[in-house]
Amino acid sequence: MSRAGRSAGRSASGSGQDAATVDLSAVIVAASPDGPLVLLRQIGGDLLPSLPSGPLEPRHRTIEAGLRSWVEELTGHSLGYVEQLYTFGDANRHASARGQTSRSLSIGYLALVRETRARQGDDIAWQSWYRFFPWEDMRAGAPQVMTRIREGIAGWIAEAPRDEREDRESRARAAFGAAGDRWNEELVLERYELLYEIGLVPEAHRDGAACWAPREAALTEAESLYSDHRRILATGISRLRGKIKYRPVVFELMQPRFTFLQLQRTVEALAGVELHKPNFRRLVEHQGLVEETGAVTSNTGGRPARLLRFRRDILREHPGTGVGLPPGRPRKT
Amino acid sequence: MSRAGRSAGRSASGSGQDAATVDLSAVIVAASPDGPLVLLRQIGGDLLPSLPSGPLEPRHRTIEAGLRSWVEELTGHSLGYVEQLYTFGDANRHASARGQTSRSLSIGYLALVRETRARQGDDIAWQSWYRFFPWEDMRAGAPQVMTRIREGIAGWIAEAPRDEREDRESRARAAFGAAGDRWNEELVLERYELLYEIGLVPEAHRDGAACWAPREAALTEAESLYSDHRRILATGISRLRGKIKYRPVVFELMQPRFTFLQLQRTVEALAGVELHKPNFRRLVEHQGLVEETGAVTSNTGGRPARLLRFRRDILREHPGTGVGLPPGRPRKT
DNA sequence: CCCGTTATACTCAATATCAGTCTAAGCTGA
DNA sequence: TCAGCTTAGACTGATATTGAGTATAACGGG
Repeated sequence: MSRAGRSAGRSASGSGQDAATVDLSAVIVAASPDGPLVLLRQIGGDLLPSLPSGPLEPRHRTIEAGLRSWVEELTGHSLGYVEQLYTFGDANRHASARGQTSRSLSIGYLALVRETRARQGDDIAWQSWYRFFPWEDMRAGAPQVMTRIREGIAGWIAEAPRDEREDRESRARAAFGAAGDRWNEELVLERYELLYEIGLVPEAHRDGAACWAPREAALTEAESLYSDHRRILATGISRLRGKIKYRPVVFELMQPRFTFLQLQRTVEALAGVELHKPNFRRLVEHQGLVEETGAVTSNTGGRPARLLRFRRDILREHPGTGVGLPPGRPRKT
Repeated sequence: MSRAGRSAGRSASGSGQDAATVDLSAVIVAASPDGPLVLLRQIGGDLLPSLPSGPLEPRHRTIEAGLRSWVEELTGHSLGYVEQLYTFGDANRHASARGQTSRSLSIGYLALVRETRARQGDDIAWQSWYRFFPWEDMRAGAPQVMTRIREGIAGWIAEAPRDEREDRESRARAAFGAAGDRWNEELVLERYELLYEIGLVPEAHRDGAACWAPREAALTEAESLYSDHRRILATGISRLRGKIKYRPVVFELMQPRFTFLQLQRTVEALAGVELHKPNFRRLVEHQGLVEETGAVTSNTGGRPARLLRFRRDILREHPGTGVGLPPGRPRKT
C-alpha cells in the first residue's frame, strides 16, 4: 500500500508526487564573554555571509543525523543540543526556481555548542548575531539604530491609507512596544518581518517585495545575509530566547564550571537585556538547577566567586524548568 | 549561482542533491462540548485511521498555502489558525522506502477550526483524540488505563540492567510524574515516546523496534493510527497544550459568543485537566482577553450566564498573552 | 417554594516577583 | 598599610500573583 494512495486524491492520481530537493540550514550558536555567536560562512568577497547548510542525503537515517553529520564534518566540533526550527519552502524562494517542477525546501535547525574554535583556515567564522540584528541588543539601553527604525515606522504609519492606519499602529506597537511597555525580547521574528514588510532591510528589495520604503532607506547599521538566512536566524534567536525561560538550555553553552555572573552574562547576551543580579541569583538557586563544585575562582576583578556546575540530573527530574528572565534591571536615564 | 554551490561541499559535487517526495499531514482540531476532536480518515475496514494528508505540489506558492488548499478541498471548511509542527523524515519511515534513493518527508501541521460539520458521505470523521491517548485525559482523575501503564513501566524498570535502572526510573518520573507531583499535561510526546520505547503501543512492534514488552502487552485501551500518525498527533496535542498558555489560541475553537464556563470546559478538554473555576475566571478577566456582549444565555442549567466575545484587537496589542492554566482543582480522593 | 444547579463575587493565606540596600572579600596603587 | 575600586553574595520590604475556599445570586423543576 503506497502512501500516495491515502492522500488527498485528486493530485495523487496519475502522475504521482513531484520531487523536491531538501537542504538543511543550521543556526549554530555559542556564547562568548562578549556576546552570542553564530557560525557563518563567507564565500568570496561579493557574496553575503550564509548559514552553514548542506544537502539531506539518502544515507542519513534521520534528518537530524544528516545535519549532525555534515556540520561536524564542516566545523570540526560535535553538536550538543540540536532542535528543528522550521521548514521553509516558498515556491519563489529563489528566483531561479520559479517555473521549475522541482521545489527546494530548507529545513532550519538550531544547534548549541560549547566550543568556539572553528576549524581554522576555512571560510567560516563566528560572528555576534547582533551584527545582523543590532536592534535586538538592548543590554546597554536602546541602541542607535532604534531611532532610525522608529522614524521609519513613524513614516510608514503616517503615510498609511486611512483604513490601514490603526492596523499599522498596533502592529508596530506589538512588535517594538510602546513608550512605557516592557521590551519583549522574544519577538525577534515579528520585528524582522515588520522591517522586511516596510522595506527597511535590503533583502526586501532584493526579493522584489512591494514595500513602502525606498531601497536607499534600508538600514545600513545591520548586515544582511544570503537568501532568506536572516529570517532563519531570526527564527533561531526567537526560539532560543523563548526556550531559555522554560528549559535549562543555557547550560549547553556554558563551560562545565562557571560563576553566577558568567551564567547571568550569558543569559543577558542571548536575551539582549540586562537582568537584576540578586533576583537572577535567587531564581537560579531556587530552581535547583546548579550545585556548587566547592572550588572558587578569583579572576573576577573583585571578591572571588564560587564555581558552579549544572545539575545534569535535573534534566530528567523536572522537564519543565528553565533559567528564566527575572525581569530587567531598571535603567537610569 | 546555485544553492548547491554554497553547501557543505563533498556531497554536492558531482551528482547533485537527491530528491525527496513531500507530503503534508494535518492535525485538524475542533472542540465539542464533550471533548477535543481531531479529523481522521478511515479507508477500508482493515486499515488504521490516518491524519488527512496530501502532497505538496509545485503550484502551491507556500507550504502552508498547499496545506490550506487541499484540506479545504477535502473537508469542505476553511482553516483558521494554521501552524507548522515538525518535519518528519526518518529514512526507514516506511519499510518500502528502505534502500530507495528517494526519501519521503512529511511536514506536520496543526490547524484549528470552529466548525465540526465535515463534508458528509465521506470516509472522514471527527474523533475525540483521547481515543488514541486515553492516558492524557485526567479530567476525571487518573483513567483506568493508567494503572496498566504504571504496571508496565514498573516491570520495565524492575527488569532493567543494573546500570540502566536509575535512568529508566528518572525518565518514567519525568514523563508520568511521581506520586505527589503535579501532572504536566504538556508532555504528551514524551509519554508517547516512552510507551513506544517500552513497547506498550502496537506500532512499536509493527515498526519492528526492539522493545522490552512483548507484542501482547500493548495497551488495548488505546487505538493506534496509520504509520507514525499517532506520533504526529502527539506532537500536535503537545504544541496546542503548550500554546494555550501564552497565546489566545483557544478562541480559534470557540463560537463567536460563549460563556465563561464554556471557555473553561474547552481549555479543560484540550489540557485534559480540571481547573479551579473562580481562578480561571479571574485570570481570563484580568488579561482582558474577552469583553461582554451584553447578552445572556439561560440554557446553563442554573443561573443565566453572560455571553462573552473574544477581543480580537488584543491579538495585536499583547502578542504574549494566553489563557493559561490556573492550576488544577484539587481532587478529592 | 424548597432544592439542585450554575453564575459571579469575595476573602485570605502562601508564594513569587521586583527593586532595592548592605556587608564581604578580593585587588590596586598611593 | 590602607583607601578605594571591583565583584560576590546575603538580606529586606513592597507589591503582585497564585491557590484554594466561601458566600451570595438567579434560574428551573418538582
